[in-house]
Parts: sequence; C-alpha cells; structure tokens
Amino acid sequence: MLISKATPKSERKKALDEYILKKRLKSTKQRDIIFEEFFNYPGHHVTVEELYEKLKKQSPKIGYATVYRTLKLFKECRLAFERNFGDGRARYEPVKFEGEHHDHLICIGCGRIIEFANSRIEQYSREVAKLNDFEVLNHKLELYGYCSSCTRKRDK
Amino acid sequence: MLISKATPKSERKKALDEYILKKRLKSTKQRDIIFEEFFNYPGHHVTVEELYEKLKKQSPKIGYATVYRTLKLFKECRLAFERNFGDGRARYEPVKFEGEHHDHLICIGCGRIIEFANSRIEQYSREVAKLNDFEVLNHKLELYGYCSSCTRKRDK
DNA sequence: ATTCATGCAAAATGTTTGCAGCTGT
DNA sequence: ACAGCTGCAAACATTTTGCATGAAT
Repeated sequence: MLISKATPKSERKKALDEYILKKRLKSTKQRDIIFEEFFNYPGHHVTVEELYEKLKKQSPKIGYATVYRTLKLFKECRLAFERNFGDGRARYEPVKFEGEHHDHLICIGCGRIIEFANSRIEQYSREVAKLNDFEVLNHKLELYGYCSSCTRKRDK
Repeated sequence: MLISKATPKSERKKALDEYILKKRLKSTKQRDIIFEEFFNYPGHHVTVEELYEKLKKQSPKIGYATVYRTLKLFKECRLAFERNFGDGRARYEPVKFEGEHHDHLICIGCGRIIEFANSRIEQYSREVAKLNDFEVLNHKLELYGYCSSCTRKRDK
C-alpha cells in the first residue's frame, strides 16, 4: 500500500489517529510527543537510543519501553520503517511516500554515487507485490557499474 | 563485491584458502565443515541457529561461537553476505556472482524472503545508465513490505 | 468503570568475548 | 614452539515482558 501522495505531517497524524481509533487504542501524551519528535527529526535512520535521549530532554520521565512500543505502533500502521545494518541496533525512518524514493547508481571504479529518481520502479514493484500477495512499502534499487570517466580510463 | 564470473564452489574454496593464507590464519576441520554446509545449503538466508543445528547433526561438538566466528570470516573475505530484517537475528547467504539474480521481496514482519527474477529492471537500468553515461554491470533490487500473513495478523 | 498505556525493573534474546586446552603450521 | 582456533561459559547489548500504577475512553 503505497500512499498515493506526498504527505505532510498532518496526514501522518491523521493516519495514526485513524489507526488508534480502529484498533481501540488510546491517544496519549507520550505518543504525541514521540510522534512529533520522530517526524520532525531531520536525521533519518534514528536508533531508539538517539530518539530516547532526545525525548528525555523534554520529558525526563519517559521510559525506554514506551519508545520501543510506540515505534512498534508506528511500524504497525505503516508510518515507520525499520532498517538494520550490521551494528546490532535497529534504525527507524518515516516511511517514504511515492515520489520520495532514492535510487542509486554506484560506480565500482571510483565509488561515485549518483542518485536518481524514478517512477517506473514503483509501478513494477506494485506488480511484483500483487503477484506475490505482498504489501510493498519501500524499495531499494542499486545499479552497479562504471561511470564514464572510469570507463575511459580503462579503455585507454 | 562483484566477481566477474559464475563461480562454482571450488572457486569459493580457493578464494577462502587464499584469504587464509594471506592473513596467516589456519585451515581447520571446523572451517571446512562449515564451508561445506554453508555453500551446499539449499535454503539461502540462513540464520546462525539454523546452520548450527544442521552442523551439530554431523559434528555434535561444534560450538555456537565457532559458527559465528566462521561466518564472520566468510564475510571478511567477501564470500558471505549478512542481512538483517526486523526479526532480530542475522541471516547469511553466499555472495551472488554476476548472472545470478538478486532481487528480493522481503517481509519486514516475519523475515520471509521471496526471490524473484525479473527482466524489465534490466531494460530500465540500461536506460538510466545511458542517461547518466554509466556502464551498468549489475543491480540489486529489494522490495520491503509485509507478506499476506503478516498483514492479516495486523488486521485482526 | 473499564481498558489500555506507562515506567520501572527483570527477563529474554542474539551476539561477542575471555580463557584454558587443542590444533595447524 | 608458536600462533591461531575451538568449545564452553560468562558477559554483553538490545529488545521484550510482567506488573503495579496512572490515564484515556
């Protein structure tokens, strides 16, 4: 379920509120605070610890477990996405909406990385998802090869 | 990370032996056993636990730590690749060589991975490459989301 | 009033490390 | 003989859970 438009924070808030309503959960101060911090946080790929430390500054009584539980909630309602690199702790980022994707062209000669946007991958991923009965939230596409200057260098 | 030819197991063994020699490490029975099991293992994306259980059947004395340490070694010499999904444990797979496709549908709910082949990405990447004056050799596409059973679980 | 959420601490999980003895070079 | 490896258990780090209290519906 890709969300169909670039979506400001208020849209996300609405999505969260709807989810809370549907599931008969409760709106709480903590959830609001964490919501604000998480979706305003400029650096993406936040660890729980980082988020917790930030939150504690304004709300010293907040508990670690609450941060975990709230991020889990965000995950459930598809507002947050969890990534894991090799370092043992999870990182969270706001789910990207259609049009915000980052795809990479990576030069294995010199390491140069070019970002490019694309729309067709999205359509493609929708098809693959449908075929496999998946709900796709995000994708990562990396093309590996040689940039023009590395190719030139080699061909000399 | 891209190796230029389809490479049978013996090639990988050679690569491992070379690495061991270069780094003045040692060949051991355990490393051989783990090597065999890991590269013969048909199900990819093995967890350490799964691998350990399999190994214990033939070599009951083998230790958990050895499996961890050996997989780390395989990682170092670029024969294995570590993936992390949301389920808290790392999964390992043999590094793929050129021509062996590498596209994944990854369930961030339960860690299930579906590999799929595709042809259109290739055409697409050719176009992007041309536009950016790149020579593309390989690509990696990962679609993240929820499989049907995880979606069902949530919607209950 | 009921049900859910919170904060704390304890428990659980996955992974790493220290060490004594063993193995490969 | 030396350096590195193994298996075990203990240590470690992150995440989850149980529970009594508090807050939202």
